[in-house]
Amino acid sequence: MNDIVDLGKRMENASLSKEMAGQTVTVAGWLQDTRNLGGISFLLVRDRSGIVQITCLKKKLGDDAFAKLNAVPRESVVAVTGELKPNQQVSSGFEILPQAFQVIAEAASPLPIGVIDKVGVELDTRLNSRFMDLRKSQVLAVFRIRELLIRGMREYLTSQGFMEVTTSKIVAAGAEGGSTLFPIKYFERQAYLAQSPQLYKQMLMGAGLDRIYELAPAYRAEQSDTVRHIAEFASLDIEMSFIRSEEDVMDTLEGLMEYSLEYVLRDGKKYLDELGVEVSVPKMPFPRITFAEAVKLLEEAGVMVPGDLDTESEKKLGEIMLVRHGAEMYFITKFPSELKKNTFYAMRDPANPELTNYFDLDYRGEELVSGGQREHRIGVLINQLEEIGYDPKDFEFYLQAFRYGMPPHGGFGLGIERVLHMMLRLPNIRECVMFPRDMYRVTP
RNA sequence: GCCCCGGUAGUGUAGUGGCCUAUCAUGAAGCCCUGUCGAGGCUUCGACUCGGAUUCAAAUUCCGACCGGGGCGCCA
Repeated sequence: MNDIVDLGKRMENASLSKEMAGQTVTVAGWLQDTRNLGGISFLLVRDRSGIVQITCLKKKLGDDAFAKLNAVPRESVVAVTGELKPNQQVSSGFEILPQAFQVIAEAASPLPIGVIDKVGVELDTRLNSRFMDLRKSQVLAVFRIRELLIRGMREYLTSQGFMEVTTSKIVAAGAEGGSTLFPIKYFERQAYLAQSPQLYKQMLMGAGLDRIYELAPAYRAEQSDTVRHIAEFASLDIEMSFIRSEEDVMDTLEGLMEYSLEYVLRDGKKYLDELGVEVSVPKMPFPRITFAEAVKLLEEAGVMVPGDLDTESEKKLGEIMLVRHGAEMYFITKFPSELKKNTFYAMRDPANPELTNYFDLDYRGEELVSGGQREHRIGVLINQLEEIGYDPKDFEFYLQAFRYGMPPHGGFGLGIERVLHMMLRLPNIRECVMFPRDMYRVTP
Protein backbone atom coordinates (compact mmCIF):
# COMPACT_ATOMS: atom_id res chain seq x y z
CA MET A 1 0.00 0.00 0.00
CA ASN A 2 1.24 3.45 -0.95
CA ASP A 3 1.82 5.74 2.03
CA ILE A 4 1.83 9.05 0.15
CA VAL A 5 -1.44 10.74 -0.78
CA ASP A 6 -1.78 13.67 -3.17
CA LEU A 7 -3.73 16.32 -1.22
CA GLY A 8 -4.30 18.23 -4.42
CA LYS A 9 -6.95 15.67 -5.31
CA ARG A 10 -8.67 15.85 -1.95
CA MET A 11 -12.45 16.20 -1.92
CA GLU A 12 -14.74 17.10 0.96
CA ASN A 13 -16.50 14.09 2.40
CA ALA A 14 -19.95 15.49 1.73
CA SER A 15 -19.16 15.81 -1.98
CA LEU A 16 -18.93 12.06 -2.33
CA SER A 17 -21.89 9.81 -3.10
CA LYS A 18 -22.66 6.29 -4.22
CA GLU A 19 -23.27 7.62 -7.71
CA MET A 20 -19.48 7.92 -8.01
CA ALA A 21 -19.12 4.13 -8.01
CA GLY A 22 -15.77 2.88 -9.23
CA GLN A 23 -14.02 6.25 -9.14
CA THR A 24 -10.73 6.73 -7.39
CA VAL A 25 -11.20 9.43 -4.77
CA THR A 26 -9.04 11.14 -2.16
CA VAL A 27 -10.29 12.28 1.23
CA ALA A 28 -8.54 13.74 4.26
CA GLY A 29 -9.59 14.47 7.78
CA TRP A 30 -9.51 13.28 11.35
CA LEU A 31 -9.66 9.59 12.18
CA GLN A 32 -12.77 9.54 14.32
CA ASP A 33 -12.97 5.86 15.11
CA THR A 34 -11.53 2.48 14.21
CA ARG A 35 -13.71 -0.59 14.42
CA ASN A 36 -11.48 -3.59 13.99
CA LEU A 37 -13.35 -6.87 13.67
CA GLY A 38 -10.32 -9.02 13.07
CA GLY A 39 -10.35 -9.81 9.38
CA ILE A 40 -12.09 -6.57 8.40
CA SER A 41 -11.94 -3.10 9.89
CA PHE A 42 -13.74 0.18 9.43
CA LEU A 43 -12.01 3.52 9.77
CA LEU A 44 -14.23 6.57 10.05
CA VAL A 45 -12.66 9.71 8.66
CA ARG A 46 -14.32 13.02 9.50
CA ASP A 47 -13.95 16.46 7.99
CA ARG A 48 -16.15 19.50 8.60
CA SER A 49 -18.69 18.29 6.05
CA GLY A 50 -19.24 14.76 7.27
CA ILE A 51 -17.87 11.26 7.74
CA VAL A 52 -16.72 8.63 5.25
CA GLN A 53 -16.01 4.99 5.96
CA ILE A 54 -12.75 3.41 4.88
CA THR A 55 -13.18 -0.35 4.75
CA CYS A 56 -10.01 -2.41 5.20
CA LEU A 57 -9.83 -6.10 4.36
CA LYS A 58 -6.97 -8.00 5.94
CA LYS A 59 -6.88 -10.55 3.16
CA LYS A 60 -6.55 -7.83 0.54
CA LEU A 61 -4.12 -5.49 2.33
CA GLY A 62 -1.87 -8.05 3.94
CA ASP A 63 -1.25 -8.49 7.66
CA ASP A 64 1.30 -5.69 8.06
CA ALA A 65 -0.60 -2.96 6.27
CA PHE A 66 -3.83 -4.01 7.99
CA ALA A 67 -2.23 -3.85 11.43
CA LYS A 68 -0.62 -0.49 10.68
CA LEU A 69 -3.89 1.11 9.60
CA ASN A 70 -5.73 -0.12 12.65
CA ALA A 71 -3.03 1.15 15.01
CA VAL A 72 -3.41 4.84 14.11
CA PRO A 73 -4.62 6.77 17.19
CA ARG A 74 -8.06 8.37 17.09
CA GLU A 75 -8.22 12.01 16.00
CA SER A 76 -5.01 11.78 13.97
CA VAL A 77 -5.07 13.60 10.64
CA VAL A 78 -5.06 11.07 7.83
CA ALA A 79 -5.45 11.10 4.06
CA VAL A 80 -6.75 8.25 1.95
CA THR A 81 -6.96 7.48 -1.72
CA GLY A 82 -9.11 4.59 -2.80
CA GLU A 83 -11.93 3.23 -4.84
CA LEU A 84 -15.43 4.39 -4.00
CA LYS A 85 -17.70 1.39 -3.77
CA PRO A 86 -21.45 1.47 -3.20
CA ASN A 87 -22.57 -0.83 -0.39
CA GLN A 88 -25.99 -1.26 1.17
CA GLN A 89 -24.42 -2.36 4.44
CA VAL A 90 -22.99 1.10 5.09
CA SER A 91 -25.30 3.78 6.44
CA SER A 92 -23.99 6.31 3.90
CA GLY A 93 -24.51 3.80 1.09
CA PHE A 94 -20.86 3.65 0.07
CA GLU A 95 -17.36 2.99 1.37
CA ILE A 96 -13.80 3.57 0.23
CA LEU A 97 -11.38 0.70 -0.36
CA PRO A 98 -7.95 2.16 0.35
CA GLN A 99 -5.08 2.07 -2.12
CA ALA A 100 -2.97 4.75 -0.42
CA PHE A 101 -3.08 5.79 3.22
CA GLN A 102 -1.03 8.52 4.87
CA VAL A 103 -0.85 9.54 8.50
CA ILE A 104 -0.27 13.27 8.20
CA ALA A 105 -0.29 14.16 11.89
CA GLU A 106 -0.61 11.59 14.62
CA ALA A 107 -2.75 12.59 17.62
CA ALA A 108 -1.32 12.30 21.12
CA SER A 109 -3.11 10.22 23.71
CA PRO A 110 -5.13 10.55 25.84
CA LEU A 111 -7.32 13.17 24.22
CA PRO A 112 -8.18 16.13 26.47
CA ILE A 113 -11.85 15.49 25.75
CA GLY A 114 -13.46 12.79 23.69
CA VAL A 115 -15.00 13.79 20.37
CA ILE A 116 -17.41 10.85 20.20
CA ASP A 117 -17.17 9.47 23.72
CA LYS A 118 -20.42 8.51 25.34
CA VAL A 119 -19.85 10.63 28.44
CA GLY A 120 -20.82 14.21 29.14
CA VAL A 121 -18.21 16.95 29.31
CA GLU A 122 -18.66 20.14 31.32
CA LEU A 123 -18.68 23.43 29.45
CA ASP A 124 -15.62 24.71 31.27
CA THR A 125 -13.65 21.60 30.30
CA ARG A 126 -14.88 21.92 26.73
CA LEU A 127 -13.84 25.56 26.54
CA ASN A 128 -10.38 24.72 27.85
CA SER A 129 -9.97 22.43 24.83
CA ARG A 130 -12.19 24.33 22.47
CA PHE A 131 -10.29 23.28 19.31
CA MET A 132 -11.15 19.68 20.13
CA ASP A 133 -14.69 20.56 21.23
CA LEU A 134 -15.30 22.23 17.86
CA ARG A 135 -14.58 18.95 16.12
CA LYS A 136 -18.00 17.77 17.29
CA SER A 137 -20.61 18.39 14.66
CA GLN A 138 -23.22 19.57 17.18
CA VAL A 139 -20.80 22.19 18.43
CA LEU A 140 -19.89 23.25 14.93
CA ALA A 141 -23.59 23.46 14.10
CA VAL A 142 -24.00 26.40 16.49
CA PHE A 143 -21.43 28.34 14.51
CA ARG A 144 -22.88 27.35 11.18
CA ILE A 145 -26.15 28.82 12.40
CA ARG A 146 -24.40 31.88 13.75
CA GLU A 147 -22.87 32.43 10.35
CA LEU A 148 -26.25 32.09 8.63
CA LEU A 149 -27.92 34.45 11.07
CA ILE A 150 -25.30 37.11 10.43
CA ARG A 151 -25.41 36.58 6.69
CA GLY A 152 -29.19 36.97 6.76
CA MET A 153 -28.88 40.16 8.75
CA ARG A 154 -26.34 41.64 6.37
CA GLU A 155 -28.48 40.70 3.41
CA TYR A 156 -31.54 42.36 4.90
CA LEU A 157 -29.79 45.55 5.93
CA THR A 158 -28.15 45.85 2.54
CA SER A 159 -31.54 45.46 0.88
CA GLN A 160 -32.88 48.28 3.06
CA GLY A 161 -30.15 50.68 2.00
CA PHE A 162 -27.87 50.32 5.01
CA MET A 163 -24.16 50.79 4.50
CA GLU A 164 -21.75 48.70 6.53
CA VAL A 165 -19.15 50.69 8.44
CA THR A 166 -16.35 50.00 10.89
CA THR A 167 -15.57 52.33 13.77
CA SER A 168 -12.68 52.24 16.19
CA LYS A 169 -12.77 49.99 19.22
CA ILE A 170 -10.20 52.17 20.96
CA VAL A 171 -11.96 55.13 22.52
CA ALA A 172 -11.38 58.00 24.90
CA ALA A 173 -14.86 58.03 26.43
CA GLY A 174 -17.73 55.65 26.80
CA ALA A 175 -21.39 56.06 26.07
CA GLU A 176 -22.52 54.64 29.38
CA GLY A 177 -20.18 55.73 32.10
CA GLY A 178 -16.74 54.63 33.16
CA SER A 179 -17.32 51.61 35.38
CA THR A 180 -18.00 49.23 32.51
CA LEU A 181 -15.00 50.28 30.43
CA PHE A 182 -11.81 48.26 30.09
CA PRO A 183 -8.90 50.68 30.44
CA ILE A 184 -5.99 50.17 28.09
CA LYS A 185 -2.64 51.85 27.74
CA TYR A 186 -2.62 53.68 24.44
CA PHE A 187 0.95 54.79 23.83
CA GLU A 188 1.43 57.30 26.65
CA ARG A 189 -2.27 57.89 27.25
CA GLN A 190 -5.23 56.24 28.89
CA ALA A 191 -7.84 54.86 26.52
CA TYR A 192 -10.61 52.28 26.68
CA LEU A 193 -12.06 49.43 24.70
CA ALA A 194 -15.34 50.53 23.15
CA GLN A 195 -18.43 49.32 24.99
CA SER A 196 -20.59 50.44 22.06
CA PRO A 197 -20.17 52.34 18.79
CA GLN A 198 -23.00 54.62 19.89
CA LEU A 199 -21.28 58.00 19.65
CA TYR A 200 -19.66 57.17 16.31
CA LYS A 201 -22.88 55.95 14.77
CA GLN A 202 -24.49 59.26 15.65
CA MET A 203 -21.57 61.26 14.31
CA LEU A 204 -22.00 59.40 11.04
CA MET A 205 -25.61 60.57 10.97
CA GLY A 206 -24.18 64.07 11.18
CA ALA A 207 -21.92 63.14 8.28
CA GLY A 208 -24.99 62.39 6.21
CA LEU A 209 -24.52 58.65 5.81
CA ASP A 210 -28.23 58.26 6.44
CA ARG A 211 -28.39 54.52 7.16
CA ILE A 212 -25.49 52.51 8.54
CA TYR A 213 -24.77 49.34 10.41
CA GLU A 214 -21.79 47.87 12.12
CA LEU A 215 -21.18 44.32 13.28
CA ALA A 216 -18.27 44.36 15.67
CA PRO A 217 -17.17 43.32 19.14
CA ALA A 218 -18.27 45.35 22.13
CA TYR A 219 -16.49 45.20 25.46
CA ARG A 220 -18.16 45.44 28.84
CA ALA A 221 -16.25 45.32 32.09
CA GLU A 222 -19.46 44.61 34.00
CA GLN A 223 -19.03 42.29 36.97
CA SER A 224 -21.77 40.13 35.56
CA ASP A 225 -21.29 36.44 36.09
CA THR A 226 -24.39 34.88 34.54
CA VAL A 227 -25.30 32.55 31.69
CA ARG A 228 -26.29 35.53 29.55
CA HIS A 229 -23.28 37.83 29.98
CA ILE A 230 -19.85 37.83 28.41
CA ALA A 231 -17.19 40.52 28.50
CA GLU A 232 -16.77 40.59 24.72
CA PHE A 233 -19.78 40.13 22.50
CA ALA A 234 -20.75 40.65 18.88
CA SER A 235 -22.95 43.70 18.61
CA LEU A 236 -25.03 44.59 15.59
CA ASP A 237 -25.55 48.32 15.71
CA ILE A 238 -27.66 50.26 13.29
CA GLU A 239 -28.45 53.94 12.99
CA MET A 240 -30.87 55.64 10.62
CA SER A 241 -31.72 59.25 9.84
CA PHE A 242 -34.91 61.14 9.03
CA ILE A 243 -37.07 58.99 11.23
CA ARG A 244 -40.43 60.26 12.44
CA SER A 245 -40.10 58.46 15.76
CA GLU A 246 -38.69 55.30 17.28
CA GLU A 247 -41.51 53.44 15.55
CA ASP A 248 -39.55 53.64 12.29
CA VAL A 249 -36.56 52.02 14.00
CA MET A 250 -38.76 49.26 15.41
CA ASP A 251 -40.17 48.59 11.95
CA THR A 252 -36.65 48.04 10.64
CA LEU A 253 -35.74 45.81 13.58
CA GLU A 254 -38.85 43.72 13.11
CA GLY A 255 -38.05 43.19 9.45
CA LEU A 256 -34.49 42.30 10.33
CA MET A 257 -35.49 39.64 12.84
CA GLU A 258 -38.07 38.09 10.58
CA TYR A 259 -35.75 37.99 7.60
CA SER A 260 -32.70 36.65 9.38
CA LEU A 261 -34.57 33.95 11.31
CA GLU A 262 -36.26 32.86 8.14
CA TYR A 263 -32.85 32.74 6.49
CA VAL A 264 -31.56 30.46 9.25
CA LEU A 265 -34.60 28.23 8.98
CA ARG A 266 -34.29 27.94 5.24
CA ASP A 267 -30.56 27.30 4.93
CA GLY A 268 -29.78 25.90 8.35
CA LYS A 269 -32.38 23.19 8.82
CA LYS A 270 -29.70 20.51 8.89
CA TYR A 271 -27.88 22.25 11.73
CA LEU A 272 -31.05 22.96 13.70
CA ASP A 273 -31.99 19.30 13.40
CA GLU A 274 -28.55 18.32 14.58
CA LEU A 275 -29.11 20.44 17.68
CA GLY A 276 -32.65 19.16 18.04
CA VAL A 277 -34.22 22.60 18.27
CA GLU A 278 -37.38 23.89 16.68
CA VAL A 279 -37.23 27.53 15.72
CA SER A 280 -40.25 29.50 14.64
CA VAL A 281 -40.09 32.80 12.80
CA PRO A 282 -41.90 35.47 14.82
CA LYS A 283 -44.97 36.87 13.13
CA MET A 284 -45.07 40.54 12.19
CA PRO A 285 -46.02 42.90 13.61
CA PHE A 286 -44.46 42.04 16.96
CA PRO A 287 -46.57 43.09 19.93
CA ARG A 288 -45.59 46.51 21.25
CA ILE A 289 -46.43 47.21 24.86
CA THR A 290 -45.35 50.21 26.86
CA PHE A 291 -43.22 49.85 29.94
CA ALA A 292 -46.21 50.91 32.04
CA GLU A 293 -48.39 48.25 30.42
CA ALA A 294 -45.72 45.63 31.07
CA VAL A 295 -45.64 46.56 34.75
CA LYS A 296 -49.42 46.36 34.88
CA LEU A 297 -49.47 42.91 33.23
CA LEU A 298 -46.91 41.67 35.71
CA GLU A 299 -48.73 43.04 38.71
CA GLU A 300 -51.92 41.40 37.53
CA ALA A 301 -49.95 38.16 37.40
CA GLY A 302 -48.83 38.71 40.96
CA VAL A 303 -45.26 39.83 40.22
CA MET A 304 -44.23 43.05 41.93
CA VAL A 305 -41.90 45.18 39.83
CA PRO A 306 -39.27 47.06 41.82
CA GLY A 307 -38.93 50.18 39.65
CA ASP A 308 -37.12 48.60 36.72
CA LEU A 309 -37.86 45.16 35.32
CA ASP A 310 -35.67 42.66 37.14
CA THR A 311 -34.70 39.21 35.91
CA GLU A 312 -37.72 37.54 37.46
CA SER A 313 -40.19 39.97 35.92
CA GLU A 314 -38.46 39.82 32.54
CA LYS A 315 -38.82 36.06 32.48
CA LYS A 316 -42.40 36.21 33.69
CA LEU A 317 -43.25 38.77 31.04
CA GLY A 318 -41.86 36.38 28.47
CA GLU A 319 -44.37 33.75 29.63
CA ILE A 320 -47.23 36.22 29.67
CA MET A 321 -46.54 37.43 26.15
CA LEU A 322 -46.33 33.87 24.89
CA VAL A 323 -49.65 32.90 26.47
CA ARG A 324 -51.52 36.11 25.69
CA HIS A 325 -50.18 36.91 22.23
CA GLY A 326 -48.43 33.73 21.21
CA ALA A 327 -45.41 35.99 20.80
CA GLU A 328 -41.81 34.96 21.44
CA MET A 329 -40.56 38.41 20.46
CA TYR A 330 -42.10 41.65 21.66
CA PHE A 331 -41.24 45.27 22.19
CA ILE A 332 -41.33 47.09 25.49
CA THR A 333 -41.62 50.77 24.62
CA LYS A 334 -41.59 54.17 26.28
CA PHE A 335 -39.10 53.47 29.02
CA PRO A 336 -39.39 56.00 31.85
CA SER A 337 -36.82 58.79 31.74
CA GLU A 338 -35.90 57.93 35.30
CA LEU A 339 -34.58 54.53 34.17
CA LYS A 340 -32.75 55.95 31.17
CA LYS A 341 -31.12 58.88 32.86
CA ASN A 342 -27.62 57.58 32.15
CA THR A 343 -28.55 57.28 28.50
CA PHE A 344 -28.01 60.97 27.93
CA TYR A 345 -28.50 60.69 24.16
CA ALA A 346 -32.03 59.27 24.50
CA MET A 347 -34.83 61.48 23.26
CA ARG A 348 -37.61 62.09 25.73
CA ASP A 349 -41.18 61.70 24.62
CA PRO A 350 -42.26 65.13 23.30
CA ALA A 351 -45.73 64.43 24.71
CA ASN A 352 -44.48 63.43 28.16
CA PRO A 353 -40.94 64.17 29.42
CA GLU A 354 -41.33 61.49 32.08
CA LEU A 355 -40.97 58.96 29.28
CA THR A 356 -38.39 58.33 26.57
CA ASN A 357 -38.61 57.23 22.97
CA TYR A 358 -36.66 54.14 23.97
CA PHE A 359 -37.55 50.50 23.61
CA ASP A 360 -36.24 47.00 24.24
CA LEU A 361 -36.85 43.93 22.13
CA ASP A 362 -37.18 40.80 24.25
CA TYR A 363 -37.09 37.17 23.09
CA ARG A 364 -38.81 34.76 25.48
CA GLY A 365 -37.97 36.91 28.45
CA GLU A 366 -34.40 37.81 27.55
CA GLU A 367 -33.36 41.24 26.37
CA LEU A 368 -32.01 41.14 22.84
CA VAL A 369 -31.99 44.74 21.75
CA SER A 370 -32.04 48.22 23.21
CA GLY A 371 -32.74 51.19 21.01
CA GLY A 372 -34.74 54.27 20.35
CA GLN A 373 -34.85 57.75 18.99
CA ARG A 374 -31.81 59.85 19.84
CA GLU A 375 -31.78 63.45 20.92
CA HIS A 376 -30.52 65.42 17.90
CA ARG A 377 -30.99 68.95 19.28
CA ILE A 378 -27.68 69.99 20.74
CA GLY A 379 -29.13 72.23 23.43
CA VAL A 380 -31.25 69.45 24.86
CA LEU A 381 -28.39 66.99 24.51
CA ILE A 382 -26.03 69.20 26.53
CA ASN A 383 -28.69 69.62 29.22
CA GLN A 384 -29.08 65.89 29.48
CA LEU A 385 -25.32 65.42 29.76
CA GLU A 386 -25.14 67.95 32.53
CA GLU A 387 -28.13 66.48 34.34
CA ILE A 388 -26.11 63.37 35.13
CA GLY A 389 -22.99 65.31 35.99
CA TYR A 390 -21.00 64.84 32.80
CA ASP A 391 -18.84 67.64 31.51
CA PRO A 392 -19.83 68.46 27.92
CA LYS A 393 -16.18 69.37 27.26
CA ASP A 394 -15.29 65.68 27.54
CA PHE A 395 -17.74 64.97 24.73
CA GLU A 396 -16.78 67.86 22.47
CA PHE A 397 -15.55 65.54 19.70
CA TYR A 398 -19.06 64.10 19.67
CA LEU A 399 -21.09 67.25 20.25
CA GLN A 400 -19.40 68.98 17.33
CA ALA A 401 -21.27 66.73 14.95
CA PHE A 402 -24.52 68.19 16.29
CA ARG A 403 -23.67 71.81 15.61
CA TYR A 404 -23.68 71.81 11.84
CA GLY A 405 -26.86 70.06 10.86
CA MET A 406 -27.91 66.83 12.58
CA PRO A 407 -31.00 65.08 11.25
CA PRO A 408 -33.48 63.34 13.53
CA HIS A 409 -32.26 59.79 13.94
CA GLY A 410 -32.40 56.59 15.92
CA GLY A 411 -31.07 53.09 16.04
CA PHE A 412 -30.36 50.11 18.21
CA GLY A 413 -27.75 47.69 19.46
CA LEU A 414 -28.42 43.98 19.20
CA GLY A 415 -26.51 41.18 20.90
CA ILE A 416 -25.82 38.45 18.36
CA GLU A 417 -25.09 35.87 21.04
CA ARG A 418 -28.27 36.76 22.86
CA VAL A 419 -30.26 35.89 19.74
CA LEU A 420 -28.46 32.57 19.38
CA HIS A 421 -28.71 31.83 23.09
CA MET A 422 -32.49 32.07 23.02
CA MET A 423 -33.05 30.77 19.49
CA LEU A 424 -31.07 27.57 20.11
CA ARG A 425 -32.17 27.33 23.76
CA LEU A 426 -28.57 26.83 24.83
CA PRO A 427 -27.98 26.70 28.56
CA ASN A 428 -25.09 29.18 28.45
CA ILE A 429 -24.36 32.11 26.14
CA ARG A 430 -20.69 31.11 26.16
CA GLU A 431 -21.63 28.24 23.84
CA CYS A 432 -22.38 30.81 21.11
CA VAL A 433 -18.82 32.16 21.07
CA MET A 434 -15.87 30.15 19.85
CA PHE A 435 -13.47 31.59 22.38
CA PRO A 436 -15.59 33.38 24.97
CA ARG A 437 -14.32 36.03 27.34
CA ASP A 438 -15.85 36.45 30.75
CA MET A 439 -14.79 37.71 34.16
CA TYR A 440 -12.52 34.75 34.69
CA ARG A 441 -11.55 33.53 31.24
CA VAL A 442 -8.93 35.07 28.94
CA THR A 443 -7.67 31.85 27.37
CA PRO A 444 -7.79 30.08 25.06
C1' G B 1 -20.06 43.35 43.88
C1' C B 2 -23.60 40.08 47.00
C1' C B 3 -25.78 35.05 48.43
C1' C B 4 -25.64 29.67 48.01
C1' C B 5 -23.08 25.16 46.34
C1' G B 6 -19.03 22.17 44.62
C1' G B 7 -13.58 20.27 43.38
C1' U B 8 -12.36 11.98 43.13
C1' A B 9 -8.39 8.49 36.80
C1' G B 10 -7.81 11.95 30.12
C1' U B 11 -13.58 12.61 30.45
C1' G B 12 -18.29 12.09 33.32
C1' U B 13 -19.40 10.08 38.13
C1' A B 14 -20.35 6.80 43.21
C1' G B 15 -18.57 7.39 47.94
C1' U B 16 -20.42 12.50 54.04
C1' G B 17 -14.84 9.64 59.86
C1' G B 18 -12.60 3.15 60.10
C1' C B 19 -16.29 -1.34 55.64
C1' C B 20 -11.46 2.67 50.40
C1' U B 21 -5.88 -1.72 48.47
C1' A B 22 -11.89 4.16 46.28
C1' U B 23 -17.54 2.54 42.53
C1' C B 24 -19.35 2.58 37.66
C1' A B 25 -19.18 4.31 32.74
C1' U B 26 -16.16 6.29 28.98
C1' G B 27 -11.08 6.14 27.41
C1' A B 28 -6.12 3.95 26.79
C1' A B 29 -3.02 -0.70 26.25
C1' G B 30 -3.25 -5.99 24.90
C1' C B 31 -5.78 -10.42 23.01
C1' C B 32 -10.15 -12.66 20.13
C1' C B 33 -13.54 -11.77 16.10
C1' U B 34 -14.86 -10.67 7.89
C1' G B 35 -19.94 -6.15 7.89
C1' U B 36 -19.23 -2.44 12.08
C1' C B 37 -22.06 2.17 12.10
C1' G B 38 -23.12 4.09 20.48
C1' A B 39 -19.67 -2.77 17.34
C1' G B 40 -19.10 -7.03 20.81
C1' G B 41 -16.21 -10.37 24.33
C1' C B 42 -12.00 -11.09 27.83
C1' U B 43 -7.64 -8.93 30.53
C1' U B 44 -4.87 -4.79 32.26
C1' C B 45 -3.95 0.59 33.31
C1' G B 46 -5.30 5.20 35.29
C1' A B 47 -7.81 9.67 40.37
C1' C B 48 -9.20 11.84 46.11
C1' U B 49 -6.99 20.43 43.69
C1' C B 50 -3.08 22.65 46.98
C1' G B 51 -1.42 24.18 52.02
C1' G B 52 -2.47 24.01 57.21
C1' A B 53 -5.48 22.02 61.46
C1' U B 54 -8.55 18.31 64.40
C1' U B 55 -8.40 12.88 65.25
C1' C B 56 -5.88 6.58 67.27
C1' A B 57 -7.89 7.05 62.13
C1' A B 58 -9.61 12.15 56.93
C1' A B 59 -11.68 11.57 49.96
C1' U B 60 -15.11 12.41 54.07
C1' U B 61 -14.64 17.43 59.64
C1' C B 62 -12.52 22.68 60.22
C1' C B 63 -9.50 27.07 58.19
C1' G B 64 -7.10 29.39 54.00
C1' A B 65 -5.76 29.63 48.78
C1' C B 66 -6.79 28.45 43.83
C1' C B 67 -10.43 26.71 40.35
C1' G B 68 -15.47 25.73 39.01
C1' G B 69 -21.23 25.69 39.23
C1' G B 70 -26.09 28.13 40.33
C1' G B 71 -28.77 32.59 41.58
C1' C B 72 -29.08 38.07 42.20
C1' G B 73 -27.78 43.04 40.82
C1' C B 74 -26.41 45.29 35.90
C1' C B 75 -26.96 44.87 30.93
C1' A B 76 -26.75 43.25 24.63
